[in-house]
Amino acid sequence: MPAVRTARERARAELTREIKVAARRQLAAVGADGLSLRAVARELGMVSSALYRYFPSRDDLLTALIVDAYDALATAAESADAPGGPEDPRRRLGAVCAAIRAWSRANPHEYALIYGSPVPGYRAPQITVESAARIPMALLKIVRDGWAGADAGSERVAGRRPSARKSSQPSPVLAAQMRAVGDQFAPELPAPVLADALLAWTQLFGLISFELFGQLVGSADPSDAFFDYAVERMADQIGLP
Amino acid sequence: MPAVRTARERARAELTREIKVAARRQLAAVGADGLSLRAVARELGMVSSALYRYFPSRDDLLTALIVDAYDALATAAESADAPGGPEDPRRRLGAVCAAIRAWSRANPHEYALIYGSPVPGYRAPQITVESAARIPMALLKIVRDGWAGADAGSERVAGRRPSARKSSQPSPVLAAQMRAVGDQFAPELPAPVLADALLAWTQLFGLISFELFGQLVGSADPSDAFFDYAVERMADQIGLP
DNA sequence: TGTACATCAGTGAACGCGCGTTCACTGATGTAC
DNA sequence: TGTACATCAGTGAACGCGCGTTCACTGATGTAC
Repeated sequence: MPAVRTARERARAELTREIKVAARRQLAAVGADGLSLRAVARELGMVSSALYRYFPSRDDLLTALIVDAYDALATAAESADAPGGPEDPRRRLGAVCAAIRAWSRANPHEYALIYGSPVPGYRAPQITVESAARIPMALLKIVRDGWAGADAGSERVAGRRPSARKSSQPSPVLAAQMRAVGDQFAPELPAPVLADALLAWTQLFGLISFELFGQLVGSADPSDAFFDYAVERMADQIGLP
Repeated sequence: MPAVRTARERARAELTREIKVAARRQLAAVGADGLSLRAVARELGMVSSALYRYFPSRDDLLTALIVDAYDALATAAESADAPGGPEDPRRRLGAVCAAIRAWSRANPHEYALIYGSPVPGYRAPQITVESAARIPMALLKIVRDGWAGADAGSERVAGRRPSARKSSQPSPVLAAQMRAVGDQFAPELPAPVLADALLAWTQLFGLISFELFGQLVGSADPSDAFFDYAVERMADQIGLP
């Protein structure tokens, strides 16, 4: 492989990008199930069969869009928590959640592609999973830092900081599941904290889905204030300082 | 209109039902976007144009399915909270949430139809809204009863029962939105309780969506224990006794 | 009760459309010697 | 540096498919007198 890419390679990379851009545009217009190779080719002024030089099938194009969407959202989330930003865990959580929501509102069809109903007949290959995982990881990072920070200077009660005292505890089954996840990504966090973090994650996307899909019309609509409140409550629940 | 329905009327009602049954079956097989009038007609041994005597268009059939799905889910939820069942608000909440989850798992495509990404090109008419509203209402009923029960024999602190004391309060904007909703459906509930109830609603469906759409694979999977914990935490957050 | 007419359900053919994918091809770009 | 060959990108036609919807029609069911 030469150090300098040939004209062919550059052209191929660029066209691959352009195809995805056109496909995203079409996605925004007609949704995932309406996405058609022929329409994408049309937009690019190519013949539909030419796309098969770049993506072996419609499903592969869809997979590429899914990975891109997860990555774009994850990047948005991670950027919101970059060094130089707020250090207070609650503020960091607020910034990351706001970034996730902003991306979702700006790209509703891409959001639906990754967090809406699965496209019928399409099964997400493994490759999408690691991109998908970046998002909960961004949240978990804040929880870990918050936990470490609060740890210094306050005693724990049954694996939970006193300010977040609560009545409900995970069942043994859930605790084991949380430990299995925690051992990989956050060994120092007790199971209840992991469970509450996971809960916050589902809460966040539940809320965004409801907002985007119209379920909040007539109650918390517009949803900005409700969203801010939800984030505060997540922080309460997790026990962020 | 005669007291006894004519044969024609009975046949029409029955066929309308059968069309919806067949359409639901197709929905389960291929999803909402793959649902086709022709396939439904085929399954019923009719010619496709015959369906137009019953539903003026594919979208009208879809609307009927949506309304039916909301109603079926709402009925499941309401039945789980019938007289004779548990009276403890936490138990009632658990029963209703479990019923909602069970229906969703049993009817994933119908669930996706109403809580997944909106079908592209389809706009839900107003008629779906009141069926949709029955579900949060079933939850709200429990919160009201819980609030009324706890009220007797414990003083409030800033509109919130002491056992649910928390740091975060709704902003003025959110409080006003909650009051607007509360004035209609639960005038006695303070804004923070309404906000937490709404939050529990989004939490519940966020969790079910994540479970059904595969986001929990690899963490809280199977999700039963996590679900039970989530319901307990909702009750904590709302401040149910 | 019987007849004449109106209403309705279901048929079958057709319109016009778009789709994913395959395939043999031409011409341009890259590579080995 | 120049030539011969291999690789690749894009074309254009075609295959086979399914879709929603319309329309004139036939025959059965319902209604008014």
